[in-house]
Amino acid sequence: MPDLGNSHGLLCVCSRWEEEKKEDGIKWMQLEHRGPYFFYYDGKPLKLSLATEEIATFYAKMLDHEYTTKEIFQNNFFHDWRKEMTSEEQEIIKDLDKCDFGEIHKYFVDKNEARKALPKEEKQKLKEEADKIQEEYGYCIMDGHREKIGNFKTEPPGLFRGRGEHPKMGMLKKRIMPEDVIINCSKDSKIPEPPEGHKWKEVRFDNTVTWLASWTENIQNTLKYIMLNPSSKLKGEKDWQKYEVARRLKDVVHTIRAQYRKDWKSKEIKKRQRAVALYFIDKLALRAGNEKEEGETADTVGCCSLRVEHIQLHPQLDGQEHVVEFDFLGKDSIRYYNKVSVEKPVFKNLQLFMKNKDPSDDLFEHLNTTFLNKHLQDLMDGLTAKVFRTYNASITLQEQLKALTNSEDNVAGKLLSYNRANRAVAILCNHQRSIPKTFARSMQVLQEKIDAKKKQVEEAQEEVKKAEDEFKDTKDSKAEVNVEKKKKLLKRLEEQLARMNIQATDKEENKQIALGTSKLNYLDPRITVAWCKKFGIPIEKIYNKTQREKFAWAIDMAGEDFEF
DNA sequence: AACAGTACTTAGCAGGCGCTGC
DNA sequence: GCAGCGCCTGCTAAGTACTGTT
Repeated sequence: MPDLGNSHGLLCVCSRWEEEKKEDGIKWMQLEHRGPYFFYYDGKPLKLSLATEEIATFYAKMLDHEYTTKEIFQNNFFHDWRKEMTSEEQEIIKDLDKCDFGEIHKYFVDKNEARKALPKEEKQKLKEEADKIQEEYGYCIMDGHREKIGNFKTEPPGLFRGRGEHPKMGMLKKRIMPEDVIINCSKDSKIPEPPEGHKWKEVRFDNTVTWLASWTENIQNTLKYIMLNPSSKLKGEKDWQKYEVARRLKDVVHTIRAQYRKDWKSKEIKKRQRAVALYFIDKLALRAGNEKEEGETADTVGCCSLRVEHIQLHPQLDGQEHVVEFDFLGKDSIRYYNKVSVEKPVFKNLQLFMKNKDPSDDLFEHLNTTFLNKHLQDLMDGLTAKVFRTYNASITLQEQLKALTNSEDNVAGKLLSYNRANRAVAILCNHQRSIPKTFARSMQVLQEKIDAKKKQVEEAQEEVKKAEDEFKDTKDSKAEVNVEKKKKLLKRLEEQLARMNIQATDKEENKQIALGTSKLNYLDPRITVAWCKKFGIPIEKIYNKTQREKFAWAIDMAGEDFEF
């Protein structure tokens, strides 16, 4: 049984094909299998054609996932699967419920186990092979510099699983062939060779874009790209530029806020809607909310695409006035739920916008992101809706760090402050994660450790007392030394306990919050670099290796007095 | 203004690797 | 030396924003 499901194509898609070039007559160098496995239809074993079998394996591999039980997933899969069947197979296989993928599933589970159980040397060998491919295909030369490529493999075929209630879940994602791939490079460079017997879709020489290769995927009919790693000069400069735009917003944000407050009272309803939306984007860090094609994607919204059903107005709630209750699915179908007290004119406007509308009607029916962004561009060069997220995230980090960091704290304490500042931003941007499966358990383990440590501290306290008493009685220098020794021990234990308590607090506060996204995409790294320098925190405590590579520009340039 | 197409950033998750504590 | 766990990395989906065409 060939492993049809795992074959990634490489950028040049070549390596896999090249790898397989053998001497004349030699078809393979190694072959290991378990004989045929059976696919059962309606209780009877059925031999599938190669293409049909491959798609069956895609489904079989996913059997452990809940989404294979969803009707949309099953229907999409079955529809696409049947399209690839031979006419004989189509005649037989008419009902997914009669398909038994159990044996195929087991085959892959076993195979996975076998791979995990491989001896160390074998694993080492596999790793070396992967490293070799990385070395060969993972880099490009741009303007004389060797730069790391972000993703140099084409995506393997499989079944599409979108996020949330995606109408296309279960559809067949087809294998990318060289004939699908457009190569972009410079004319005078050595143009990558397509695999033997194959041709590229196109080779172009466009130096106004950054991608090295692209193809169109068949699910949404959109382009996918091979681009550089964030550590590259090209990406780094772009990143820097992004934060510079956000910093310029800092200078004009007060004017802009004054402007949208004025526009809340505009005679034009369109302006009012724009002003209220902008208030949300600024205050709540909502995304812009482009229109999406209905039925093509999960039903998610951003600010401009909010519908009446996504907010509830409460003139009074929990002792606050003019409360707007938001409840909608945003990017990646992550729920945004928030109750916010807004300024009175905003509340009045929302009442007006919602009047005589159905729940499914647009809240801002006169507004779209193009119109909003055009306005923002007039207010500041380079300003778009997403800049507000970057700006508010970064300025929040800076303010929170200022407010929370205590220079008397030890490193652990300062790191907790950093994490809390980071967390404030993640909450603002609604960056969530599912609670880790092992959370409750590992929390309990930590708590037990803390309890044990507490006991040790108490014991040490008594030891100190005892030693002191003995010294009082004897005035013996030996006893004096002992007191010091016991005190030292106590201090160490207390510090350990404090560290553990910090850790527990941090963990608890973090269970449903994802810090990574804001750290990587929203927080000007120079703020962090400056903070580290100011408080003598090694940068490695905040940024891991990958992050340090991505933020090399900031680590290079920011001093301890950097201000966002 | 609507629309399609393109290029790029932002996003959460799975799985594996390496570190820590026994 | 090993098991368990947490962090890192790779993966790829899902956004934003802009351009050109009709």
